[in-house]
Amino acid sequence: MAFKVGEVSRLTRLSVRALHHYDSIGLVKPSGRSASGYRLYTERDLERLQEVSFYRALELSLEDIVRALADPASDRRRVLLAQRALLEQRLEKTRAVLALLDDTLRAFDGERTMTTEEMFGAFDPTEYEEEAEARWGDTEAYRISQERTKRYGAADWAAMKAEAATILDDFATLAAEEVPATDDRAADVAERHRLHLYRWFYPTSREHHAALGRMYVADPRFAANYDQRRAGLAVYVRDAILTNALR
Amino acid sequence: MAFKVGEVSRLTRLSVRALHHYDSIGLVKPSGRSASGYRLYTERDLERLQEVSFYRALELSLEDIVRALADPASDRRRVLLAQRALLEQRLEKTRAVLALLDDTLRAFDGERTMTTEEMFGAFDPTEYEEEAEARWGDTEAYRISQERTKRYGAADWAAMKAEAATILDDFATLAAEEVPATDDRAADVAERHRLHLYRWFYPTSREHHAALGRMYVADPRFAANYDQRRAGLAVYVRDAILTNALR
DNA sequence: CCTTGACCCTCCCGCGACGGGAGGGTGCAT
DNA sequence: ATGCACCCTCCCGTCGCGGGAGGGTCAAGG
Repeated sequence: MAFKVGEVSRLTRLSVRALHHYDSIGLVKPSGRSASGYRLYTERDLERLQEVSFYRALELSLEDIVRALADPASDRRRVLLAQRALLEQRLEKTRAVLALLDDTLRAFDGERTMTTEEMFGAFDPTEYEEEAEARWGDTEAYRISQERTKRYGAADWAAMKAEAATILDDFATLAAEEVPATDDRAADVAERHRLHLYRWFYPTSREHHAALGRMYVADPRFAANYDQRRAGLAVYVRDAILTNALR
Repeated sequence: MAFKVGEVSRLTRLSVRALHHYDSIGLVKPSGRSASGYRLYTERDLERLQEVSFYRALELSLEDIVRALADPASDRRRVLLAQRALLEQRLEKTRAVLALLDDTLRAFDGERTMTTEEMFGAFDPTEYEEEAEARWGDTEAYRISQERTKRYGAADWAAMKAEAATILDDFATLAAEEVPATDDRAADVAERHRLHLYRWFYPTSREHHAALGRMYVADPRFAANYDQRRAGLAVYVRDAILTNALR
């Protein structure tokens, strides 16, 4: 009925050291201790450890797992969606780095030397610098964004753009399938969009996100960018963002 | 001619702290110091920092960058190939985790609860355990392999299989294009195969790899596995491996 | 000549999720 | 009584810096 660490380790395939760690941070504390101080796990503890293993397989941080297990479904969903955004970002970034790496290897095979342009790619992230500054220069969000983006390399920008394209695609697909912008699925994509901004640029609150949504329609250049992808998409995106902000 | 850390930071977009760090580990040491102890970087130092930035964009570890910069082309290629293997592995793994995550989210949306089988997938990695042990049980390589694989989860196995499939694909494609197994491109894929084994199972030397290559032909079950993908592929793979081992 | 402010220096702690080891106690079989 | 497998609690190390404390340096302005 009560298992010692070694037994638990064999049953769960978690290392004894990991069990110690989970105990010390309060993620999974054994229900009891023997007279001599041995950790004693009950079957309920084992179930919790199984759940932890599962969430670890999704590469959630231990902190997130604590949150996810703390209260039922409601919060769990949010944590998983956030994790999805993180993983998708990593996927795009890895793809971009691999592409850069392959270019480099090709240059080696061809015995040529690399130029600076080859090294850093054609995209010039400072292109819109002046404009953005004039518009948002004195906002806090802009400062944070500047702070972060100045450390991005070519691969980061490529990854960011790829991810943005994916999200735009998903909006366009939903719109094409005539899923209303007030549907949960549209709001889910809007949430991914928010997290995308959150991670790549600055902490974007739902309110701030809603303000951005309005601007996508109000500013003709943003609107044109969306609408050339599909007619009415700017309005669709705005509404999905509003739906997400209010749910 | 001589730049202080702040200037270098602005020129290279590396943080001052990073410059200190590179100095302290000996990656990029400034050519001089001022009387008062200020780091003074020459233009040659700046060039080296550019190279470091570039390799960092490929996500090489600082240690690998030291190696890559230490001696010219010969070693650089090896480092890049190893990095390619690592990134590809991460790509596959991330894809697998994302798939698992999406399954989980779908289960949430459908309001169903997850079964253990859904959680851990259909693949049973212990399927071949007895056989493998009978064959290689007393080898050092097998022990290390056991040590490592017992910590793998469903997503790892899926990622490993996906990566193996990619490599097999590349062999098949080269064979289909009648690229000789002695070609550098075939040997490159063989090297990726070796690194695949190296990372997922145990440190595989080129000699050991060559032995495995011979076995792929000698053992009818291995051979059949390759040849059902494409006739003569087992021999092709073996020869590519031998080419790689000898170059 | 002195102060101010921007810059520079050298430690040193912290992150995340443990791995690994030292130094020492426990529990059961021989 | 001894051996051996198992358990415990610290504590250091990983990787690439971020951030801060505590203190020196340098040119400009009062």
